[in-house]
Order: sequence, then C-alpha cells, then structure tokens
Amino acid sequence: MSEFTLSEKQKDLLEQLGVFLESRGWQPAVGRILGLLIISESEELTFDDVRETLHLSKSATSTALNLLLNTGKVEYFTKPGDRKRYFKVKKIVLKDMAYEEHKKRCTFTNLLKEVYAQKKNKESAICQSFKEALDYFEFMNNEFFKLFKKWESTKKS
Amino acid sequence: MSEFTLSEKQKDLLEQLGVFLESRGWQPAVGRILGLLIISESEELTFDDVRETLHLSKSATSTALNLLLNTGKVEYFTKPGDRKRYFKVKKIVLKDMAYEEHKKRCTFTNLLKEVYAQKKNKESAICQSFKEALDYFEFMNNEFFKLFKKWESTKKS
DNA sequence: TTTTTAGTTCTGCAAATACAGAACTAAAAA
DNA sequence: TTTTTAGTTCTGTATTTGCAGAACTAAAAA
Repeated sequence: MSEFTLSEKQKDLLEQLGVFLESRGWQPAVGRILGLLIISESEELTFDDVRETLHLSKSATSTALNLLLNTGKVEYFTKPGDRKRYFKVKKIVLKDMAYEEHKKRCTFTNLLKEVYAQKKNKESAICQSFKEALDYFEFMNNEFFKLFKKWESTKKS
Repeated sequence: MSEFTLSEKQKDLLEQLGVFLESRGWQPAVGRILGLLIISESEELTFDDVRETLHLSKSATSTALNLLLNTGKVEYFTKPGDRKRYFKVKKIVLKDMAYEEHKKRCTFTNLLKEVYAQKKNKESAICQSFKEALDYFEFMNNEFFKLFKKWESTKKS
C-alpha cells in the first residue's frame, strides 16, 4: 500500500487534463496516467502508486504505461536493489505534443491542397473562399517554424 | 434517384478528410458528410444526394445534417416551388475550425498554468522544464494571434 | 526449494457508440 | 380526399472500446 495522495485541486486538474488528453485521442486510463505523472508533486511514481491513485487494475495500468513508454511520453528507471520501476514523464512531452499537433495541421493542409487541386470550377465563390482559407493555413504553418526559431533565440539571449 | 457521383480521387480524398474529422471528434457519418460537402464539385447537395452517395440511412443523414447545421458548419437553402433542402458548407468552416483549435490550445495552456501554479517545488528539474514548455506555449499562442492580425492586414492591402 | 514481488498477457464482459429501420409528421401533389 | 414527398424521431442492435480479472512469468527473497 503506497502512501501517495492528491489534493482536491490536483484531482480537479487531473480530471481536466484527462479530458483534454482524451479529446486528443488517448484512452481515458492512459490520459489519466499521463495527467497524473504531469501533476504529481513527486517526480517519479511506481506502478502501484499509479494503480492505487487512479483505482485501475494491474492490466490496465500495465498496458497504459507500456503504451506511454512506447510512444515516448514516459520513461522509467530503477533503483539499485529495488525491482520496482519508477515512472516519470519525459521532459519533452509537452513540446512533443505541440509538434505533433503542428504536423497534423500540415498534413491536413496538404490534404486541403489536394482537394483544391481537383476542383474544376476554381472561380466559384465557395472555391475562392476555400482557397483563401487554404492560403491562411499555409501561411500559419510556415510561420510556425519561424516562431520556433525566434523562441529558441530569445531563450539563448 | 439522384445522379450525383464522385471520382476515385474524390472518394480517396473524402476518406482522408473523414478520418481527419473523426480524429477531431466528429462521428464517422458526420465527418463523411462534411467532407463530401467540402469536396463535391457542385456547391449544394440535397438530402438524398448525401444519403445515396454515402450509403447512409435517412435517420443517420438527418441527424448528422442537423448536427452540422446546429454547429454552424453547414447551411441550407430552398428553391421556390421545391420542397427539398439544398445543403452547402459555410464559407467560414475552415477558419472556424482553425480558430476552435486555437481556443482549445489556449484553454490547455491555461490548464497547464494552473498545474504549474500548484507545484510546490518549482526548482525541481522537471518543474523547470515544465515551465519552459509552458512559456513556449504562451509565446506561441500570443504569436499566433499576432499572425492572424498580420494575415488580415496583408489580405486587405 | 518455495514463496513473494512486480509486473505481463489473455480472455471476457459492461458500457458506449454509431448507425439502421420503422413508425411517424407535415406540407404539397394528385 | 388520398397519396406522395421530404424529411424527423424513436427504438433496437451490431460493433467497438476500455477495462477488470485471472492466469501466467521471471527474478528476487526467504
């Protein structure tokens, strides 16, 4: 029985994070685990910390943690003379998620370009506003990388 | 029996669009209908055009179209002496979606701020990299808004 | 050597989802 | 007045999802 608990505020934030992560395609339990690892005060949690705090079964905990490991969101380490695994979120997890969203937007934009390309009557009102939105998307995607660079430089100075 | 058909290329694009829309939380049939209205060459489609092209039941078609109407993605008009409804995507649908994504990112960023706020040991390594990512998110959100303004102005000139 | 620990993997099921089909409605046509 | 058109709404169900529980495994401890 591990002694790990969450404050009410933390529980509330965890739930909100979980719902958000679900909306990005993670299953509930996976989202809760990732959320827990992000929110919890202690940097690393054991398998049983996670299982007991979230009231999950061993199988659900195991499967979800391994999914998070395989997708690079989480890592673990062990302590000498201790067979338990200590799980923690990877540092890059948030930026990673942002980048994945960006890539998804680019893919979507390219899809829209194809849709536009196959339109026969490009002078129609609907097609013109479509083109306008498409240009906007491309503009935004291109600016994203510039922003990234800008951020990197302001961080250094 | 309506005479409306899609090319193979259009079918392929429709499927890709549908899958993307599903990943953004729309149900399959809704995503396919929205995709169809975006892709189809003719600007407006009738209830039966949609139903037959996508092989949907009347109930599914009706429910999905009404959902799209209620969420402002689609509109319809009628023709004098014709009781059919003619459905078309709203012009703003793509920019709308982009804006909704942006709002969602802002909400998420605020949630992360709350998470950071309740951290007790803000000097820990994990907390510092968290803060870094958070600052990056805020920076990006602000810049995105500026970009939007920039885009609007270049469009006018 | 047996037992315990720390999980993993497989099987099954409860709940949610997403749609079909049938029954229905309201307006227009015959 | 009856029938047809153009849907809508309700009910049932096949499919999918997400997880629990049980059986299993491999290493360490007793």
